[in-house]
Amino acid sequence: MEWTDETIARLRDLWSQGLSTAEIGRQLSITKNAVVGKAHRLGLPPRPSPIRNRKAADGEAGTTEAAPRRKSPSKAKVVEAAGSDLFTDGKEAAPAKAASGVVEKTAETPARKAPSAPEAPKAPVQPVAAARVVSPVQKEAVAAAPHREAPITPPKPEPRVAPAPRPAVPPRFSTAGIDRPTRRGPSCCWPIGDPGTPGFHFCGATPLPGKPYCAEHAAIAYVKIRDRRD
DNA sequence: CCCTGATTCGC
DNA sequence: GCGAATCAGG
Repeated sequence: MEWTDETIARLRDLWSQGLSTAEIGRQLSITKNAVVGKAHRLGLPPRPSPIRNRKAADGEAGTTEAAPRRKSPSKAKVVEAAGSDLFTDGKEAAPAKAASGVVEKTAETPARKAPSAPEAPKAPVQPVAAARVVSPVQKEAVAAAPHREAPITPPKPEPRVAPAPRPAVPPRFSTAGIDRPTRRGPSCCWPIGDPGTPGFHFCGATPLPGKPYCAEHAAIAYVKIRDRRD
């Protein structure tokens, strides 16, 4: 697997979106193991694992017998017999550089799930007069993208308590005429740069309807998923 | 069984 | 550094 800057960016993005490792792997056409392995090396924030924390458990208890960590899948472990304990220690300091992490959560991270979810596109702004016709270009882009994003197995619905307290008392002010470029409204969340670095930001362009990315990045994001049916 | 993510370790 | 093999919980 060639981890280009872009594939890594996509991995980070998908990972931060909460997609399962297997799902990410499918989208990147790699195995989930590759995804997990790379994610670890990148120091991406671990997600709640279904299994218990092994490290916490084996903290000590060592004492007498070394816990049979591996079952010697095939060969290997020869070292175990001979090496005894010369490398049982050495370095344990975790990188911990990921602390700054906080991958995203910048200002506004549109809660989106898998790019699959049809997700009714909420009216972005006021329907001033913006019928928001999809330009041919956009349509083309969408059509071109094979994005068969039918959720094979939705990871987790994760109920989002839509707070959106839009009670009565609508704005009496005629907000109709004004835009809010800097505030609300969907924006392309394609990551630019590395999270944690000063220059990091999201694309911010107007995304395709129902998509987290703008036309430009959606084309990149969905370009290689054409047949994940194996 | 399926799913999930984590870890180890040969390459 | 990479990822298959493996482990392990739901």
